Parts: sequence; C-alpha cells; structure tokens
Amino acid sequence: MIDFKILKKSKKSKARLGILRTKHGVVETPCLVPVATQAVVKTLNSEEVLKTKTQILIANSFHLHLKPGEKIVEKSKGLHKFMNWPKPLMTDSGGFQVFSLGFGRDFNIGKIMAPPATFRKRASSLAPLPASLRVATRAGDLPLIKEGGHPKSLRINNDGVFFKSPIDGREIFLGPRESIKIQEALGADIIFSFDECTPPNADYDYTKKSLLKTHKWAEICIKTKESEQSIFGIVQGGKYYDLREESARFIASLDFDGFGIGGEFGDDKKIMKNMIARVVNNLPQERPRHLLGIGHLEDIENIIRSGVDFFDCTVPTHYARRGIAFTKTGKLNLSQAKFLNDEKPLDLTCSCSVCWNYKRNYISHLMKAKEITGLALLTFHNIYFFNSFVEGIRKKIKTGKI
RNA sequence: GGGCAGGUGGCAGAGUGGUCAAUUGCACUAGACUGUAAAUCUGGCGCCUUCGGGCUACGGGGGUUCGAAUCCCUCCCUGCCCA
Repeated sequence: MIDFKILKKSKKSKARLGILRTKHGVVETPCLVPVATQAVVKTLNSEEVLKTKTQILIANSFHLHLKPGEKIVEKSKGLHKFMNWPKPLMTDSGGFQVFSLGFGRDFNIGKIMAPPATFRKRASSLAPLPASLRVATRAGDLPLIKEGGHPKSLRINNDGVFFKSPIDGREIFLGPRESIKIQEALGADIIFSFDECTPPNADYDYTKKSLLKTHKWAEICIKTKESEQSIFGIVQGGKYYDLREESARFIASLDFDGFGIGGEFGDDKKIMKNMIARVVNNLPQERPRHLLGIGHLEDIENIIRSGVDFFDCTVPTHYARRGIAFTKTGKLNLSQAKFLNDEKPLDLTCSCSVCWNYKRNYISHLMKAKEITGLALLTFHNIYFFNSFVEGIRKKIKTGKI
C-alpha cells in the first residue's frame, strides 16, 4: 500500500515534487533508487547505506530467487528484516534478466546502445525502421534482432521465460505468476510487473511482438497479486515512438499503483528526453513513474524534467567498484597513479563522511592495493553524491528553477 | 674443486639461423561500462619519426655467416647435485 501525493508541478517542465508514503516511511521525489540486487548495496551494510541519504532501495526477484530463494527471505519475515533495511523497498521483477541473460549475453551488450546515424534521422518520425537496417554500436555492427529471433541461452514463449541457472545450469521458469509469487514472498513495498526488456538492437517487429507479450503478462500480474504490496506496470516499446505510446496507453489502462518505464531509447539524450515525455504524457498524472535502469549524472536532470519521479541505476555503485568517483568537476579514476599524490578529498564540496575523513591519495592506494575498503568508500561517496545531486534538483523544483 | 641446468623487454615465461622490436600472461597505462559482473571489454606499452622508416636491444666480450636471441670460443653470474 502506498500513497503518492504531488506537492508541486513545475511550470518550466514536466518535473514534479512529490511524496510517497509507505508502511516503511516516506520518500521525497524525484528520487534515486540505489540498486541492491542481492539484498545488499554491494560493499556496504544497511546502516552505512542509511547514512548516504538513500530513501529507498531496489532488490531483484530473479537473483534472490536463485540465491537464497524467496522462502528463506520469507522465513525471515521479508526483505526488510532479512537485510536490516528499515526504509522502503522495491523489487524488480526479473524482466531485465530476460534481456541481460539472453540477448545481452549473446551480443555482450548493455541495454543502451548508440543509435546509428540512419536511426537518428528516422527516430523523430513515427515510421518504423526497415528490418534490413543494421544497428551500429561502439563495438561495431550488430545484427538487428528480427521477429522470431531468440537468444541462445534462454527460451521466451508466450507464458514466460526458461532461464538457465547461472549457478548450476538447471532450467528455471519465470513468468508473470512466478515473478509475482516471488515478489510477494520477498515482501517489498513496491513490486514490478514481469516484462521483457527488449534488446537495443531489436527491430520494430520484434519489439512490437515482445510488447504484446509484456502487456499480456502485465494483466496476469495484476490478477495474480494477492498481497497488499503496490505494483508498478512496465512500459516498453524500445526506441519506437508509436510503440512507446501504445504501451503507455495500455499499461495506464490497467489498475497499477504506478508505472515503470523500461528498455532504452538509444544514447542520444535528446531523443531519450522526448521519448520519455511522450510516454509520460500517456500515463495518469497522479501516480508515480519510475524510469528503470537509467541515471547517469548527466541524464538525471533531463529525466526529471521529463516527468520521472523515481529512477534506479547501477552507475554510482558499479562505477565505484571500477575505481571511479563522481564529483562536481567530473569523474575521477582513483586507480590512476596521479592520485597517489593528491591530498584533496574526492569532492571539495561534498559533505559525506568519506570526503570529511579520507583523501584521494589513500583511496587511490586502496585501489592499487586491491583493498575492498576502497570500493566501499567510493560506493558510499558516489551514492551520497548522487542523492545530494537529486536533493539539489528537488530544491530547484521547489524554488521554481526547474 | 667436479658435474649438470640456466641467464630474453618492469616481472614471469615462449622463441632456438632470416617472416623477431621478439608469442603469451601479469604489471603498468588510456578509454568504455545506465532495472549489477568487486575486475569485463577495447587500445597502448624499447627510443626517435616528416609514419616511409630509422636507431638501440635477448648476461659481457670476441668469432662464424649475406644474415645471430638462436651456432662457436671465452669471461661473468644464478640454481641444483657430488666432493
């Protein structure tokens, strides 16, 4: 059960200031949702995460189903108790793993891909891409995934997805019913409907067919859910404007408590902004919107201006474990030897405990020495920094600057 | 003192007459990473360059050869075994 109230709507953009009430406390929006896939923000314990201005976390059904299994979590009276996290929680449905363990693995790609020049031209129109078009990426050219295409390592049919467990290779079936049952056992405040996150190199026909499946699954998810948890439906449609609108309208027609926007829009920031705005235009104003898996620092203001209330992203935590700190003046790679002679804090304006107590030279040393505390310090700082950044945007909305 | 095995780029370790500035790994270095992978992918990694190439390099010195990291002599060093 959640209650979402919009406190202020921007006059300059679609941005809005909101407050979400849950059994586990309130969340001020717009809000970053740090990722705790395996019921942990990697490298940090829950008390530490509480000190990073984090208001809500998102865990993952698929991963927790594999390890330790939702029954274990249920026995511990749910995720909150299990991981000692007192604040609100979301769980993702496993829909992203349909992509990441499927085509994502086949092509060794992430969900966001640079669109080719030809796509840039066409993307602003409603016309679908010709099926013959190849998609250019940073890594070279990838074949388009056409209708009927299927990933090597998992099978997708109308009822759900047969995964191969990365642990022991056994087959694991996950469909809308299974996902909801798992998420009910986990007991987060907000759960997501089971979708297929379409690959970035999917053609129009594949995306459309996948979309219809995601829509059907959304209906089943709503029917299956027996708990009092709130459930968000997920809009798909790839980078095709008409499919995005169709999906938004359909998902909005169902009785969801809020809405996720999944998949990707290419890495052209302008197109992304326009496309999110189109989706948002077709969603009910009064309910929360969550942009799934997007949140590079330079994206955040844009997506909030487009009307997004929540967004989760692995960037602050994942980059931290690659030695990268986010700062007001850009990214720093603490693995670089030059920081061994740098006695400044990570960010001169940051008030997090890492920036108060540690210097770049020490963190750089920890990175070079492969000491895990270095990863933890960077993770802490990055989350705090991102949360502060979003806090700043909330202030700007409040004061009418955005 | 005798016998044997070795000495190759920051390290480990291939090569055993020309296609070798020298496979590969590590380290180093630069970049990538968007519903998670705490190490993955891509590039660089002797010096100089007008990007054609030039110079210096496989323990030191000498030799054979059109040509040597590779063959011979000698010296130095290391490891193991025997006295």
